[in-house]
Order: sequence, then C-alpha cells, then structure tokens
Amino acid sequence: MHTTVSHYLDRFIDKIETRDALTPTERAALTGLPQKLVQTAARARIVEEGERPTHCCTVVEGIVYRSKVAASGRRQIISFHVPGDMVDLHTVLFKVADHTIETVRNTTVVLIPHDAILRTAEDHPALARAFWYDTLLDASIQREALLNNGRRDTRARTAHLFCELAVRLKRVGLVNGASFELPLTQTDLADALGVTPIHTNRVMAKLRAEGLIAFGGRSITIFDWKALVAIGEFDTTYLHLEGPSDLHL
Amino acid sequence: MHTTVSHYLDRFIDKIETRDALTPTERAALTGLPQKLVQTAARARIVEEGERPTHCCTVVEGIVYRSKVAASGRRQIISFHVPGDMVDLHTVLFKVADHTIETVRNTTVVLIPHDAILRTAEDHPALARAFWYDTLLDASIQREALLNNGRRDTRARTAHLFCELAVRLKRVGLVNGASFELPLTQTDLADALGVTPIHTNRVMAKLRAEGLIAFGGRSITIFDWKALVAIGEFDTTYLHLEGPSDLHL
DNA sequence: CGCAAGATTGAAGTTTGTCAAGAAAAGTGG
DNA sequence: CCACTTTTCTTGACAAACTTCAATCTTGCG
Repeated sequence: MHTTVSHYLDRFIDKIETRDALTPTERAALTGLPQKLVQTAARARIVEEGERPTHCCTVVEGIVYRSKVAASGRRQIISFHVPGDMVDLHTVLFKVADHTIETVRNTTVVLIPHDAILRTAEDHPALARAFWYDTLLDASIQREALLNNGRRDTRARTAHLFCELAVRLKRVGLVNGASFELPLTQTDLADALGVTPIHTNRVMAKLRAEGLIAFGGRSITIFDWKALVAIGEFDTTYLHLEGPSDLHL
Repeated sequence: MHTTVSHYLDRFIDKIETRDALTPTERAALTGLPQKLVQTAARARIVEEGERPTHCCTVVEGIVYRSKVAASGRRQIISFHVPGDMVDLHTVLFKVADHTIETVRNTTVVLIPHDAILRTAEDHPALARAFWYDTLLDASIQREALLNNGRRDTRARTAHLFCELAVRLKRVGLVNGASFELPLTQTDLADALGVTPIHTNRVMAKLRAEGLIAFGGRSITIFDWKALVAIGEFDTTYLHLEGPSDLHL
C-alpha cells in the first residue's frame, strides 16, 4: 500500500479539475489517498456481484467493464471504463456490490480504501461534491444506454457506443487520429448492446462495408465521424462536458 | 414558497432515516428546506430535456417518470418514481437536464431550490452522504433496468417491473394486500420495457390468463407473488434495502 | 349520451436469435 | 520462429420474438 504521492490518479484528478478548480489542499488530499497498484491478467474479476468490496477501483491503463448476469446466464455489460475513471465509486456507500467488475486484457488499476474516500469527502466539501458529480455522470451515461438499447436498432446502438467511447478516450488522450485501441471482443460488444454476437458481427460488417469504420487488431478506426454520429443519434448532452453547475457556495 | 416546516418531505426523510439515523439538527435542516408545493394536471411536464432546472422535484402523491426520446420519436421511460422519491436530485450539479420529467395523472410534487440543497449538503456532511446515497440507489435501479431490458424477454421484464414497483410502493405504505394503484397506460409500460404497447398487451394478457396478476381500473393485483418473482428473476439486492455502509466517520 | 383515449385482437412483415460449421487470428509451448 | 491449440470472427439456413398496420371493443369522462 503506497502512502507516498503517486501519479496514478492524475487522469482522475484532471477530469475533476476540468469541472471545478481545486485548491492545492484539495488536490493534495486526492494525491495523498492510500493507493494499492494492481496489475491484472486479462479477464480478471476485480469485484464480483454479491461481494462486499472495501476499495474503489480506478483505471490506470486498459479497459474495464461492469456487468450483471440474468438467471439464464446471459450477461449484460452495464458500462465500459477508460483510464481515469473511478469505476465503482458508488460502492463506498453500499454494503454489497450489485454488479461484477472485470478487466478486458492486462490492465493496471489502483485500489483506494472506502474509508479514506469517505473521510476525504467529509473533510473537503468540494471533493464530496466532485465525487458525487462523478457518480452522477456515471448514472447519466447509464440512462443514455437505457435509451440506446431500448429505443434504437442495433445499427444505431453500435454507432452510438463507438461515438461515446471515442469521445471518452479522446478526453484522456487515447485517440490517435481516427483510431483508438478497443480490445473488446464482439461478444463483449454484443453483451453491452443487448444483442447476440452473431448479430453484432453482421451489423459491424455492414458499417465496415459502407466505409464508415474499420476494426480488427484490437482497435477501431472511424473514417466518417459525421455519418457515425448521425446513425447513432449521438448527442453529447448526456456527457455533461460543460462541467458542473456554476453554483459555488 | 413555504418557509415554515411542512410534512411534504416526510416520506423522503423517513426513507433517509431507514438508512442512517439523523440528528434533530439534521432532520430540522431537511424539514426547513424551502418548498414550493405544486399540484399538476395529468401528463404535466415538470422538467424538459435541455432545460436548465433550478429546483429538485420530490413526489408527494402520484406517479412521476423520467424519459428520454430517440431521434425517431420513440420514447424510453428511464424510471418511475413513487411518493417520497426525490426524482431529479442529480440536477443540483448538472447545468442541463438530460431527460424529461412527467406526471402520469393529477400529482402533487414539492420543488426545492438547488442552492438550498447544496448549502444543506455543505453544512451537514451526513446529509451530503444521504443525498449522495439516494442518487446512487437511483443509479443501481437504472443498472437493473439495463439488465432487465437487455437480457430478459418481455414476460420477465414485465414481471420484474411489477415486482419492483410493488416493493417500492410497499415501503411507503401504498400497497393494500396484493393490490396497488398504478395509473400507467400500457403504452407507458411499453416505453419503460423497450417494446411496443401491442406486445406489452399480449404479454400482460397471458400473465392475467395464467392467474398471476389482474389489472384494470388503474391498479394492479398480484395473485401469485412467488411465481411473479420467479418469472421476473426478481432479487432485491440491487435495491440495497439493508441500508448504507456501516462506516461512520 | 357521446366522444376520446386506451385496450384488445388479427394478420403479415421484420428484426433478431439459434444452431451449425468453417475461416481467421491470437495465444502457447517447444 | 514454428506447430499446435484455442479463441474469435464470419457466414448460412431456419426459427422465434417482436413490430407494424388495421380494425374493433371497452372504458373513462365531460
């Protein structure tokens, strides 16, 4: 367990600071949070549904997702998480995890104890607000996913998901030109979109045949951003990129 | 705008207190929140997607839902809200509403200014935590909806939704025996379940024919709770009924 | 009473799922 | 670096779930 200042949380802190400036004290409180660096294998379970987690998980490198499983065994991926995301900040107030957290490939994450986060929130109202904001944004992304999967066909869903991931990865500097690494299998994508992998494959093949995207080798290239945005009805309002309310107390 | 103590928030406060005891001071801070009582007509829009709300909405009587609309015009209902629910507590930190809030029938709600809520949260860390918890539970319910709509067939989805509403209404004393008022149209239900009203009608008709439920006259009766729970794979873990983490600072 | 909204039913079409098999790519051990 | 194994991707044919269009019936309400 590190207790010295590290930079593993830099992306997370940067994200918070684009929303609301922090004082040096507040920033120090974040960088000083106890951190346990963990390197995982591919398909590692960080938290399992029903467990009682004691730490929050922040992505340093790689992709992490949260999922729930129906009685039939069919899996629904709830959300994907990119570097800088605190994946399960909400577990600080829940006893039992209501979903599983898994890595896609070799991934680096940082674990932070719940009690340290709660103490930080109590000592620094601005940080309490920042944590709260982060979980609210997470919920907003879930609402859009509910609309996406409920009221758009698979073609639009797929386009929407790629647009969202492109924007979120771009914000942390992980998009090169029109390409970004996305080491997900088509089964992963299917489980996020609520369809079968076979169907996902056909829909993606059509997008590729139309020259809109390319994929393979664990990465995605978007050739026609405007077209993909139109197909996916992608509107960034729900990402609340403009930052939080101007209300300062 | 009331500034005297009222009991419109009693159900909300009760809900919070089942999770974590409040001090008299904290309770007073909640009951003393400025409140604007609003009686709405049926199908009234309280907040519209894209607006910049300045108040939070708490349900006093009736049913309220949040929805988003796809470009095709198809509507997705994100969640239903029962008396005692603070529907859009998350808007305190967002500038722009990412969804619409509507009432089903004549409904009573209470509006509370954002700045009052934020000030209360800043002055009372326990209340900041309680507000945070409330929005986290909301997000957990959304995750279950994502699983429900993505990985269960319409029969299971419908059963699950009725089970959830029964539990949530029971917690606020709005279930009589096996029946509860639910003044939703089948189109409302369809928009929540991500299917067409015609299909919803057929699925519900089958549940009725099997003697599991009755509906009509704006209310639902569940004759066979165990069977409905089994069909809907309903497990209350995601409702976090056990209260928040035991961690007290 | 009569209108309007919602519920119900039928028939036909579309999207998506299931089963099955082969091809390509990635990982593994020598 | 190659041969082998496993995973992932891709394609075809068929089945099931769900949608669409259309019409009728019922109910709530002024």
